[in-house]
Amino acid sequence: MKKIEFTSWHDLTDSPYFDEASFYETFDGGQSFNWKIKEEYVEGIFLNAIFRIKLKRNKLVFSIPKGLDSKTAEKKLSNYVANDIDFKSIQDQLPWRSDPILKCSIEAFPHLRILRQPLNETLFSFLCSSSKQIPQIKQILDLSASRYGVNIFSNYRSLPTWTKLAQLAETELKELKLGFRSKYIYKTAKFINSNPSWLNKLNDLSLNDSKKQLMRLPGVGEKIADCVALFALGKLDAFPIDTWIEKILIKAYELEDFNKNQLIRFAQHHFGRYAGYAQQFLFAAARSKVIKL
DNA sequence: CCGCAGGATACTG
DNA sequence: CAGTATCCTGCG
Repeated sequence: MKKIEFTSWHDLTDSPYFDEASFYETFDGGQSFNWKIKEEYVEGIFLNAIFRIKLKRNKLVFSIPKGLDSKTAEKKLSNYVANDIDFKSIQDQLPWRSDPILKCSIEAFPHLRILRQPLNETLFSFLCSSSKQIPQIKQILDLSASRYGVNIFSNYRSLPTWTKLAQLAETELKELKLGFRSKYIYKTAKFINSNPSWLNKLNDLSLNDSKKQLMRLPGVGEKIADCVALFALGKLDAFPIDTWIEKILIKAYELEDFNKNQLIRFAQHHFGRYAGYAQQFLFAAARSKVIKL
């Protein structure tokens, strides 16, 4: 195994601005399981490319394996961090003026953003995520990549493709510590494989229609459908309700008598077209104990 | 609305 | 150090 060498640090053109807390919450919060946290940088693979990323004077700088085209890599990264969105305007359109809980959440992570993650990888990751905590999810994904992933460079492997997954036996999936999720992955892989254009068509649908489609898959309930819609389909009005968010709404927003559907409807009315961003701010704030529950 | 699924992690005795 | 509770979400 040849030792891999990385380039020196490149500035990312038009990089978003990050403070330290927002940077780590963006790359290692609830939205992505892709990044390994090292002393000096975070390292991860997406779209068949390997990246090291860190902050330099509040902007992103990146390094890739030597010998690869840094312009191509830079384009991928720019899109991944959504450097073209008007982040300030999105933030300003959230109802923080009338919502002190949201206001203090945003103040704690003022530059937290939502990444644009590849659809196939995001669907796989979140199918693996149900009833698991983040370190365990990362472990499953690591194991899946090292066994069945695409060899990118040296010993770096990306997550397995759906085509590859469709070729695996259910017993082989079980060995990835997927537990009862192996059945979901197995059936979903077969479905995607026999409906090759199905995944990409999701991009053209509204939030509700894309969720309906996603929830046809075994193992995809409303929460996971919302995550995929928000993190991979760019539906910024999606509002995934996990146990943290549920706790926040019930306790901090005092919505004791609301059921799941009523909570989602409340969130979409109250937070509006960028409800997904509100969700990320609240989630980060609750986990870091900025909001007390 | 409840209980199960499963593997790690955090407690208890 | 063995045993037990807890976490977490789709599904029947």
